[in-house]
Amino acid sequence: MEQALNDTGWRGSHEGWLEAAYETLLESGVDSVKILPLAKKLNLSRTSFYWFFKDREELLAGLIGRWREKNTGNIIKQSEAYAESLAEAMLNVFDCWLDQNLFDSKFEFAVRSWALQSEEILLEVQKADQVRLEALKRMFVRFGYEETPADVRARTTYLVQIGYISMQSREEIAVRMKRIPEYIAIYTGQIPQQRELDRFFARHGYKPK
Amino acid sequence: MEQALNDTGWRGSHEGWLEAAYETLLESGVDSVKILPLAKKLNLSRTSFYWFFKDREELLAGLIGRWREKNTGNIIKQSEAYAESLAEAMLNVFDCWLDQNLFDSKFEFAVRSWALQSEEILLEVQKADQVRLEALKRMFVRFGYEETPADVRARTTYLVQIGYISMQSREEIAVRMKRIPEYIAIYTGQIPQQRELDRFFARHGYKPK
DNA sequence: TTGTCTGTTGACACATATGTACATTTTCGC
DNA sequence: GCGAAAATGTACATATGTGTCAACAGACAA
Repeated sequence: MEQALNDTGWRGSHEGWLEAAYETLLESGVDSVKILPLAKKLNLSRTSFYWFFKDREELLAGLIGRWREKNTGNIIKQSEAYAESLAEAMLNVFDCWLDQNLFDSKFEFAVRSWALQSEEILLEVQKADQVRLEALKRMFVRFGYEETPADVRARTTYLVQIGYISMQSREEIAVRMKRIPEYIAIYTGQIPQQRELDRFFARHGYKPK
Repeated sequence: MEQALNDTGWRGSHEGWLEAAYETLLESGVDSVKILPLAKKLNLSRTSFYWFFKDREELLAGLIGRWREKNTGNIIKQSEAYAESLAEAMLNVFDCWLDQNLFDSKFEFAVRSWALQSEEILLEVQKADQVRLEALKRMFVRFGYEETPADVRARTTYLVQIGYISMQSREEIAVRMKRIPEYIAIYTGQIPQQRELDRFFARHGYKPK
């Protein structure tokens, strides 16, 4: 029978199964990441899965690895990026919330939901939260805040975003952009400069009118 | 055979199954809400479930009903409660976040995770978010904020809490209380009066030192 | 051309879930 | 005590999932 072949000349691959698992996780949660449906999606026999993975657990471990690498790293990087003012630093962090390449919010939500039914995943998530919050707190401290205020402001910044993700809303980019200056004002207590905003809008390909 | 009996003289009941389902939902998510495990938990025969519920779907519908009644109502009530200042109004809303009777955060999180795999539940959750955000926004407007700032501040308030829930952290009440004044300052832009804080602490049985 | 490595497949054994039909037991009003 | 209703349990049919095994097939190198 004629079949579409990939690089290796074969239809399946480790990456292929992982990618399918990733998509299913984002769409419908861990409990939907099952080998049989995945096989149907890939048009492969269910059992050929076991050539690439020992079992379902190994596949799920692969998903967590993917998440760990992608989401936490970039928040830290952005919070440490060069900035002349706190408002500008904050806008650097906001890059994460608007750029799929820096932070995968659907992935984030799916993993957090997963944590509900797995103590192991819960620990992973809590570790990530801690690391991210500390990075954000350091940013506020860098711009002169005391420990406690810096901590609470870091929390505000981070938790609003986690909350937003958890609303699973599908809003136009313009709607979200309109709120940005106001958010910056609340989080930092200072009004962002127009040129700072313009730079931010520009790098996200948004033209305010 | 000797058996523990309830009010009706029977071991099972509509409420009993629903309660067990509720507990399981909170602990491990919807996918774990299955009749067979529930029966084991209740020490009942699996099939006797069908005397109280048509099928599993009816049970899940019962869970959603419970959630709808409890969580959304109280946020609205608290946001409309009498207050002399915005800070005091904000503290009224904070009652929800600290009082299990006003807002069930575990339940909230479980339902939001459920929304990932059910379009129907997603719509329920989004409707609830909208209603709650509008109530909070009205609160800010009542105290003199313009539309947009009121909206963004309402979002900040609400999303931080949703984010907090989604962190599933288990913190001491004292740790959380210490952040309260700072949160009020960020959300409202004004420092809360000591007597307002004292009143708040008192009604949550917390004694700051 | 003949292995051999890489990957695919169907058959099997098993576990866990749902829902229905029907017989049985318990409780309560009379 | 007796019978109806309320509640429970047993048996069955069915679906969907997991994982193992042994047979099979394409690519490629000796």
